[in-house]
Amino acid sequence: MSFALVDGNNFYVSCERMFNPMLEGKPIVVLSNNDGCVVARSAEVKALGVKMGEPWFKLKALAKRHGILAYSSNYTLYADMSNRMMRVLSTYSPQQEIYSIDECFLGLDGFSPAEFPVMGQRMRQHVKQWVGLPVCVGIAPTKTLAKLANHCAKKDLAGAEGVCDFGQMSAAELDSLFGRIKVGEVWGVGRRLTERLAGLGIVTVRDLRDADAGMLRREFSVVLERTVLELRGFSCLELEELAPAKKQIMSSRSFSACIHTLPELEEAVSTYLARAAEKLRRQGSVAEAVQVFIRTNPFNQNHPQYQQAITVPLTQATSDTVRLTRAALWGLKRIYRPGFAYQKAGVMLMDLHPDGQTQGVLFGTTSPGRPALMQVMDRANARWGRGTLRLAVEGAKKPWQMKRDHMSPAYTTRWEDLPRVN
DNA sequence: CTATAACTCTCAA
DNA sequence: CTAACGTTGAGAGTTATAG
Repeated sequence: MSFALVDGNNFYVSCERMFNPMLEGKPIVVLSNNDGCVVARSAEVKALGVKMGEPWFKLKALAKRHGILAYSSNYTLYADMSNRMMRVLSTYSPQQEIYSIDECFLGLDGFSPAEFPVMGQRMRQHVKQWVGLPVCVGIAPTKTLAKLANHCAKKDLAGAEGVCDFGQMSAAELDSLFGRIKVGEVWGVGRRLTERLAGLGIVTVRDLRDADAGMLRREFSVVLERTVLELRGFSCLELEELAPAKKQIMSSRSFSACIHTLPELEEAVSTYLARAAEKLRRQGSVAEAVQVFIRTNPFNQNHPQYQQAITVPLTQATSDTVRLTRAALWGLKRIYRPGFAYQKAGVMLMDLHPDGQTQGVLFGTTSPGRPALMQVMDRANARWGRGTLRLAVEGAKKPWQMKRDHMSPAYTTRWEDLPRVN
């Protein structure tokens, strides 16, 4: 078995450029929700030393100096571009795992290994021409190695023209290559593990690959042992073609500015809950508990800090927005304390089960919920936009809604946003 | 003491 | 002018609790 990992280059930045070619060659960043942090950087911005996750306000001076352009996250656009990219790539293999918005694994079973590099080139060319996005391709006998090969393709460390196939390289070549890559680049090795591994003298990918797997299992975890085996070419991770239903569903946001009162928090919490419940119904599940949390801004040490969460169990599992909202607002009232500047709130739907496979109630009445009403709401909101039909508690003006000061048009999903040529 | 629940930590995009 | 720092989900391992 071999895998290809296809990953978009600076995906969000590339989406913005696709519809605004003037941005080509310019330093661009895309910001997280609320225009808070940098989540995508063009090559020009990376060259300036801007780190992933950097708060935007800290970069204002540098940005002005170098003319860095910032865009608010336009997920409607990115999701649509992602779908197009995935559809094109799906034609290259009967087995595809969509791993995230900008990357997918393809199973290469049954194809001739000698053809892999050519296939990779065709994928790149095809996605570029049909969708307008640049991608890189990594190919190897395990998923972990395919991720690493993709990294090499992106950094031009091995392979050529954005495609790297470890299968085309000799053991000696791989040895020397792995000796030059930091262990932190390996899938599953994050900041903490990098630190701890360094303590054992494990610094490069090669060090990790050649380390004692049993010792790593004892000292760290079974996960790291699997990673080591994968680096040696022993496949431990399978392709997951159909995504399993979520076990929890979360919706949370930071506010554009801090809010103080219970009614405002109620608006926010019920808005987030409506969104979570939509997702819940979409996957055909019901929830047995709702968690609500609120918190002040942990970065602002001048203000008094408070954060609290509560889990509200439901007597009967449901996907009814009305009942879920009632539970969430009940919980919110319990944890709310006046006198704090709240920066963020959220809800989590927990103990999810497929609808129709849940425990009935022994005492009390089993009300059927409102499946028909929910269906109408979901359809109306899908057709005319989120929040077209909503509960009154969500409020009308929503002044706390997140900041998006640098939003590009939804070029591919809103007629009004289509650029006009006169 | 064991089994499970609850919680913490880490990682990823 | 000032203040301003994301969201969602999973799994493993550890600790608390119930019986």
